[in-house]
Amino acid sequence: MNLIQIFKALSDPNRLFIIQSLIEDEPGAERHCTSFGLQLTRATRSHHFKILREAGLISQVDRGNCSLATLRREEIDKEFPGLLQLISTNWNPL
Amino acid sequence: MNLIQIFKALSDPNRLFIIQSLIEDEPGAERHCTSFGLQLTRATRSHHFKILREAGLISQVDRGNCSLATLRREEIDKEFPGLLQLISTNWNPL
DNA sequence: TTGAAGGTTCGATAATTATCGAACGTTAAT
DNA sequence: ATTAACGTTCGATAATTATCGAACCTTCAA
Repeated sequence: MNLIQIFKALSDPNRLFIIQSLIEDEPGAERHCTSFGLQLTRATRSHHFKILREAGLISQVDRGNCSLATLRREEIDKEFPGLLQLISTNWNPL
Repeated sequence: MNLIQIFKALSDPNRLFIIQSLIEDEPGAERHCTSFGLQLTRATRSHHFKILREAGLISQVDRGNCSLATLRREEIDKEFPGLLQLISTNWNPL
């Protein structure tokens, strides 16, 4: 996890929206990747989740049928305290 | 000032380095734009400072001869508390 | 077992961004 | 006044990134 990669990941409105949504859920919550209501094709959505994964912000479990995303809250808080608080806002980036 | 624009501004190693350097200075300090030791042409350097300016992270005064940059500490802390603390690290992004 | 729905990868394309050199203006020192 | 140093803008180019459709795989339900 490095800050440049994280800032890059969060500098896209769709991805910031995903993370903000996950922050609002209860800790450890698993979300279907389709549940965010993004106006994107499956290919593009998959691309964005991959970037969030590679930045270390989320983890994902594959069920073939669907994919479940979880915010890596503890790891993020440990490595970059204040980050999640910073981006947990009511403002919608989309 | 919006978070997307700020994350975009900070997701470049040169620009993150500039902000980190300014954070380490005493509050209100003015820095010559050449004083950061960036390995870039003047045109490119000017480009990066413009992006930091437009994101609201720095202010600049033009002296024709040279340009002085200042971190907009109070405004940033007011709008996005925790941001500067988050990126004030010893790690060098370059 | 067949089909529907979702996720991923691949290849292509469009849009954005980083970088540079050249030209120009400003300031300061010679 | 002339020169040198710096910043900015412009135009061009290379690199990165966002987006999509198609093909393929997995799971689940009919």
